[in-house]
Amino acid sequence: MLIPENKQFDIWSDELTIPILALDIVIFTIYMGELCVIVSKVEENSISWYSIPGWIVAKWFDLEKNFDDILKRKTWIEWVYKEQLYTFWDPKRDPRGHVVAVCYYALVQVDSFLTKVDFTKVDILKYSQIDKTKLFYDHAKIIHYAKQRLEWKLEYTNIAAQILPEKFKMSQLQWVYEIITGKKYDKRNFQKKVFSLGILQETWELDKSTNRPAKLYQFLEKDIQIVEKNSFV
Amino acid sequence: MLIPENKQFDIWSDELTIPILALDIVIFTIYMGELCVIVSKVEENSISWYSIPGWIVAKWFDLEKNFDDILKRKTWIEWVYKEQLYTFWDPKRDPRGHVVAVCYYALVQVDSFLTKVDFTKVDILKYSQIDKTKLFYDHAKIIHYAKQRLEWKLEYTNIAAQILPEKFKMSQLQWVYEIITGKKYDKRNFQKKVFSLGILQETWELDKSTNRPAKLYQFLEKDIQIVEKNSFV
DNA sequence: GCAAAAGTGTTTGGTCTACACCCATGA
DNA sequence: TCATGGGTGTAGACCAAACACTTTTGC
Repeated sequence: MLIPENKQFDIWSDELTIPILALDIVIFTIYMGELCVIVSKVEENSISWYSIPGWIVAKWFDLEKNFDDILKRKTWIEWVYKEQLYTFWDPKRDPRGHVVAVCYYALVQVDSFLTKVDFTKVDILKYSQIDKTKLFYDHAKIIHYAKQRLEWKLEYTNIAAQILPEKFKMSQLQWVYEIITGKKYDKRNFQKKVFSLGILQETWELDKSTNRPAKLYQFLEKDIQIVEKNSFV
Repeated sequence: MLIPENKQFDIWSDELTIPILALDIVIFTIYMGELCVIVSKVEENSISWYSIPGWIVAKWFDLEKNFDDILKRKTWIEWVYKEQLYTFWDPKRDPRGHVVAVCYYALVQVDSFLTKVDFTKVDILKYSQIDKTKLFYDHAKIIHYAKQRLEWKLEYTNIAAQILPEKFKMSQLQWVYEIITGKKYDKRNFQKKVFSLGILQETWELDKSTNRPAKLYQFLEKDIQIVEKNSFV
C-alpha cells in the first residue's frame, strides 16, 4: 500500500515557519554500454523537462517506506540498492518554497526494470550527454554529485555488485569500472587486482554468448562492504 | 543578528503533515591530549544530560546562517570548519515528534573558544569516555558516526589543518593523527609520508617551548582538499 | 581460416615497513 | 651532566604499471 496523500494542511503556506522536506533519488544504471540516469519526464507549456524522482516526505513514515513509495510512484521500480548522498537546502533551490532535499542515489540492473517502467513518464538519459538546461532546479548538480560519489565508492567497495547481474564475465566487471570512471584498464592488471581483493568467486558456468566462452564469476558477498583500506602510515 | 524565534504556528501540531527539520552539530576538538566533543548540558528532573548542539531550522534562512546561529546560541563559538555528515530521520529518534536531523560535524582549535564559552551550559567530553546513557536520543550514534568520518577524512585530506594552530611542530601533526585514529606511527615514516604529499611548508621559525627547538610547519593550503588518490588500477 | 573476445606472466620501479642512534637545549 | 623531545637513513618486502601473444569458439 502506498502512503496516502494528505492535503489537510497547506504546506506551502507562509504561515508555516519551517522548511519542507523532500526526498530525491538519482537512479543510475548501465544501458547500451553507458552510464545512464533514470529521470521523470515533465511537460510544462509544451516544453519537456526532466526531473530526478522525488516527493515531499510523509510524516511518521520511516525512510524505507518513503523511499520505496517515491520510487514506485515515479518509476515503477521496486527494489534497488540505495545510499544517502547529501542534503541540499539552499532556500532558493525550488521556486515553490523552501524545500530541503535529502538526496539518495540508487543503482539498478537495467534488465530489472525495462519491462516494468512506463516510458511515457520516465526516460533514460546518458550521463555523458545530459543537457543541464533541461533539468529542474539544481538536479544537474545533484546528479553530478552522485556520479562523483559512485566513482569514489567503486574504488574501495564492492558496489559494482549492485549494478551487475548475479553472474558476470570478468570483462563485464571491467566495463563497469571503465564506464563509470571513464578510464581504460589493462585486462591483466585488472584481474590481478580484483582477485587479490578476494571478493570474487568463480562459478563453473560459462557464458557462451560470445565466440570464445568466458568464465562467469559472482561476488562472495553481495551486500556492500569496504574492500580496500589504505592506512595513512 | 540572530534569527528571531518564531512561534506563530505550532510546529508540533498533529495537523502538520510533514516532518520537522533540525540541524545538529558534533563539534570536535583536541583538548588535554585527547579527542573531545563539545556538548550542551541539560538538567532535567535533576538528572544531567548531554546533547549535541542543535536547533529547529528556520525557513528561508540558508545553511550558513542557520549553522552559525545555532553554534553561537548554544556554544558561543563563532567560526569553525564544518562538513555535512548525514541526515538522520527515524520517526522515533526524538520523542517530541518526527524530527529529521541534518547533522554536521565541526572542528575547532581549543584555544579559539576556551575563553568565550559559558561552561555552565557547555561541557567538553573525552570521546573515549563518553557515557552513551547520558546523551539525548540518538546523539551517541551521531557522534560515533562523525568520529568515523573524521578518521576517514584524515587519511585522504588535509583536514588536520582545521584542528591545528596556523604553525605547528611535526610532532603535533603526528599527535593529531595518533589521537584521532588511536594508532601509533613511526616518526620517520610519518614525516616521509607527509612530505611526499607536498602539502606542508617549512616556516623558518622555531618552537622553543620544549628542550630542543623544533621546526614549525604550516599547510600550503588551509582549505580542505583531497591529498591522496589511490586509483583502483 | 578468420574474426572476435578470452585468457595468461614477467620485469621494473616505486612505495611501505621496520628499525636505532645522535642532537640541541633547559634545568 | 642529564633528561627531554627533535632530528635523521637504509635495507627488504610488497605492490603497481607496462607490456603482447596464444586460445577457443562461431561464422
